[in-house]
Amino acid sequence: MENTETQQMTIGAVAKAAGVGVETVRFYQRKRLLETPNRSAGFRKYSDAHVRIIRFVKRAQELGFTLKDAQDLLELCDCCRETRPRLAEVCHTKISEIQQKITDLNRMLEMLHQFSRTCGSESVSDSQCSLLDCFENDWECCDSLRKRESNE
Amino acid sequence: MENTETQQMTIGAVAKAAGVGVETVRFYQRKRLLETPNRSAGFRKYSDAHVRIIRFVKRAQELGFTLKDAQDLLELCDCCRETRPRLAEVCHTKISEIQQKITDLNRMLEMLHQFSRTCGSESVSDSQCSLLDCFENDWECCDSLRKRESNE
DNA sequence: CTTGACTCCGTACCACGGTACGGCCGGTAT
DNA sequence: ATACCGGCCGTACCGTGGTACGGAGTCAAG
Repeated sequence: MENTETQQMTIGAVAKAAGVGVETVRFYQRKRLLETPNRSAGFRKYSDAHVRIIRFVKRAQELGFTLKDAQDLLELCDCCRETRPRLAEVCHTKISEIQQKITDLNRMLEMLHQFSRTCGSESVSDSQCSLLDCFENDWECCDSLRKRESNE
Repeated sequence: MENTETQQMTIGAVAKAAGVGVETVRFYQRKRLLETPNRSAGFRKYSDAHVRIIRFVKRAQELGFTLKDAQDLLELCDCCRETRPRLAEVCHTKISEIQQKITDLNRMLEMLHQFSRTCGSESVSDSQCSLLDCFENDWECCDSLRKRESNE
């Protein structure tokens, strides 16, 4: 068996494979994100499964989830194969959160586009345009600037 | 003048108006997110402008920006009215960041949708579907599940 | 069988974004 | 005049997500 070796990674190896530091792996273990690994002569022994979990956590973080969120998602994984009581519920909560974020970010994006197009031009040097206005008035500022643009 | 009163809010009033705590206002002042307000008899005096800035910061935070990011965005506002040297550059950096976030969140969303659709159904009770698989194989898992779905 | 790289553990420390505390003072109401 | 509410300040503390340290044990190569 060639891949038995990958089933016997040390903490250093698993950290490297997952792209994190050794201390982070220990930290995740303390936080119960990573189940307590088997040991051999006192040394933690890891498998590919651990690498996947760590990568998953880091990815989830990049997407704006906390470690607690990542833990919840990992528990979802488990219940998928066994019982899955609140699965759909939890999923849909997350989905709503993400959808809201996307909506907000899209508005922010549009605002910044408008902002960079208009505030750099001389025609609006006296305008009231500011990010604050945009935020406050439900992007009325952007609407009016857009109209002004299309009328040019 | 009726609205002179709103130009003379105390720290408690401005905090309430912006939906944060008094300590948060002081904290933002220390962090230079809020310019040091005028005083009257030692008491900080705030105007609506301060409320708007605080609200802006909280909103930006909700969208995943740090306080430093918010500060950058607020500086963008200022340079709009005066000189604007690196404005376009800064804007486009932010725009790229936001676009990347949106892309990632959309993938996450699709994944969660697939997950909740498939893992709750009996037809895939033996499937390998898990969030970890989805994350790892660039959503191949979701693709194959989607195919299976459309062939039903 | 020594040397060096790696691991063990607990504990301390870090940045971020606040939140709380406590002693003092000013403004206003009764 | 006295009470009380709110403001002032510095400092301490909190949770989150790690990162660093130091003294000891272990393993594998030379």
